[in-house]
Amino acid sequence: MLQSGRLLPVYDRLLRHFGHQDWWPGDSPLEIMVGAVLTQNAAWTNVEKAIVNLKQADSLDLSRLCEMEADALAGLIRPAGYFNVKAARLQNLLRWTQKQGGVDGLSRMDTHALRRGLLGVNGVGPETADDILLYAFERPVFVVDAYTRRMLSRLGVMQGKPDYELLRSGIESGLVEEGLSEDERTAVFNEYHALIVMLCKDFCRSRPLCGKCPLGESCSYPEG
DNA sequence: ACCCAGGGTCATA
DNA sequence: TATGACCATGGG
Repeated sequence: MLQSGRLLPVYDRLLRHFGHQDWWPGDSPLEIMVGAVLTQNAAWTNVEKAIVNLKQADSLDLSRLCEMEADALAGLIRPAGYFNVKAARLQNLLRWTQKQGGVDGLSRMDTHALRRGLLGVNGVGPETADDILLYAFERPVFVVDAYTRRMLSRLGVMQGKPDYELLRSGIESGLVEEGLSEDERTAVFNEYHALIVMLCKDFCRSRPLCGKCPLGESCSYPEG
């Protein structure tokens, strides 16, 4: 259950409080794809170190990443954690990308086909796929994560535990009903996810209301 | 020392 | 469908 009419008011308050976030931190679609895998259950500060290593080794390149020995790749991304698993996942994703004609090939696919393809890669789940769709390819897709659930649940905007697809489609169609065009939704989804991450990093860890939360007293703890 | 972080897969019931 | 084990580093 989702009170989709409250999504935009909450968004406006977050934007007013934190300002424009200018996500994703990354210079190219390839870097965003790599970052999306590396950030799986990892702190972004650690992911940055891994990406610096890749750049310094002159290896943030589709062909190089595909051809590199898995162990060598694992060594470079070590600070991101789960380095053996993530080295394999990166190569799964990037070799599949090559087979589709590289990043340009992916950008030519329609959103539904691209999403299906990404989800078919071992190591790419719904959140990683949607990060890539939204931030690397600018598709109108809302990224659901643990923070999103925590925030919506504490605000009472979401009740129960809808699965990933149900929540994502609920939020997306909710903003269609609010009259947003496709480009507007893409921009809002981009900003919204970034703002939720900011909110939960600073205020909503596993603590009760800190008193400084920009969402104020409507936030109830515990829920997520 | 413990907990968590911008998840996902696989085995099991 | 729904848990649980597993992957592993670094910061609080």
